[in-house]
Amino acid sequence: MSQEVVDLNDLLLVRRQKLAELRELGFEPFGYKYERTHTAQEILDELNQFSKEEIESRDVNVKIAGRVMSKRLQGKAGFAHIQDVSGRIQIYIRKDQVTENEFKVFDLLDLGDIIGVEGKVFKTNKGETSIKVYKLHILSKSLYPLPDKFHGLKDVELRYRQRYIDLIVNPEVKETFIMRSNIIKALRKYFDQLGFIEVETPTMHAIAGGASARPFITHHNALDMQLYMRIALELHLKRLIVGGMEKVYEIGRVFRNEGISTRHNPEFTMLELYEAYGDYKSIMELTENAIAYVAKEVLGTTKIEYQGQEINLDPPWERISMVDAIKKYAGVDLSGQMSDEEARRLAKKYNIQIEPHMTYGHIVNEFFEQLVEEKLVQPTFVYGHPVEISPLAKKNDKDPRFTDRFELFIVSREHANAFTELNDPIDQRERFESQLKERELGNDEAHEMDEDFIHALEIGMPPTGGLGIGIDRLVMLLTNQPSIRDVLLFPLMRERD
RNA sequence: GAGCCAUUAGCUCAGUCGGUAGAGCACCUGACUUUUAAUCAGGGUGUCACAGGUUCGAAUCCUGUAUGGCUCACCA
Repeated sequence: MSQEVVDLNDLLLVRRQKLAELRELGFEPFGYKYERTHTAQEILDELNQFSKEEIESRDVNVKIAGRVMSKRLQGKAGFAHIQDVSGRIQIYIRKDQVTENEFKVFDLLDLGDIIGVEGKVFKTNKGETSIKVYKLHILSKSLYPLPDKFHGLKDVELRYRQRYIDLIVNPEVKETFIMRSNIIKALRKYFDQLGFIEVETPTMHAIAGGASARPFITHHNALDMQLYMRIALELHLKRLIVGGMEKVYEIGRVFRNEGISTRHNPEFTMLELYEAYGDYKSIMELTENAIAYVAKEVLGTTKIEYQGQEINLDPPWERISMVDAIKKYAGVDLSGQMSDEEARRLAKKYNIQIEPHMTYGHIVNEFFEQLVEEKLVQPTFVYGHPVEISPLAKKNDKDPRFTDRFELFIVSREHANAFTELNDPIDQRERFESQLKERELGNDEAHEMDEDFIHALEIGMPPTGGLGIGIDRLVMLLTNQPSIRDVLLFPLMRERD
């Protein structure tokens, strides 16, 4: 907001005039530290159960602070509701029980002002536990009106751009973000108690590896060095497995320079976890148990509803191989040996869109993504991904066209990706090399060569199971939010004048 | 990046066939010492997203632009 007072409309001018009046009355409208004895909810929890008379006889004096959300002045007395982090409580002020100036301050209060009040808890004739004010402090004057007190703020653009207002007037928004915090806490608790070590690895990488995605590019001035914002946590965490840390995880932001949708934000939070001496099957069990644990911890149940669909998170979850899933849901059998040409012909027959660099494995994946994914509503582990799309996963020992990898689908969305980690440095180098060939054929998201990572594998990595969980999508699922923007406090928006 | 839709007061929304802007909350003035969507009496506070065009006349019709939403593409 500019300082051009001449540009302000009446609503804003009035508040600035009140600001001056408060100062004339000897009140500093932007106050200092205020020691509270209670939050609003603490008072209600403690005393709501008692009758008017019982509360009166208990003679409880409290100090609370918060934002004025409603105000009803009636001549020589008045009511207001004060909102703090815990909720709301009503205050009642009488002209004969505070100083003349304090009552004037109440008269001057606007919705949105932040005040501190000191007083005695009582119950009104209508039965609402309230505070009779003996002392009133203004802690922060609000110079801009809040949205409508009943309809709240509905304009989604304003809600995302000015989340601070959204949080004030739409209580369920705060609930969602408290749940988000609880979900992450529960995940930490679960993995910590299994002996995993939480680590932090760099977010700026010289090589953007560990996933197929376009990175953000940045630059370090002193080293005159091009850097990428990380697109995954994977390669550093596996270096830690080489280093003998054995069970590690990281919860961190990753950045992908790609489209924005209800399921994609350019920066999002991943949990990646690696367990030495495990494999994709042990990770499957870990994954279903972890998510079921979190659901119980946060929601108290594993039976949830997402956008009208009943979802049962009780383990064990369905397990099906990718080619079996294609057979089951699309009626196409791709399991037998076949040439790239045969696969292409099948793709054409079933109207599967493919690109020039694609071989058998890519085409299997396209069949899956275009025909099967949307049908996987209940939690389903799809395993056995083609080697072409899994450059960091170990090949299956029976059928080297596929890897020991799985993705977890719930409500038709990928929620996790995991595999038995490739620990053969020679195979890893060959995989990187074929990724480089794909890059030449036009796949600009193909993986880059990472010599130091191969060197780490040369030192020797134990057989390892690894997991990645998209935290934002998990939060969407468990909080029943339709858009990723509803689980990100500040989703990316286009810049505006 | 493409398609569809939206943008009117601080907020939530009406606005008919193209005829000169309207309601609730908020706000302002006054009354009111247990109200609670307080009530009562009075007051409309506006770059109709922006820029053009058509027309005697545009919030309304047309074109373009901006921002947002949804779907699709890319991806997780």
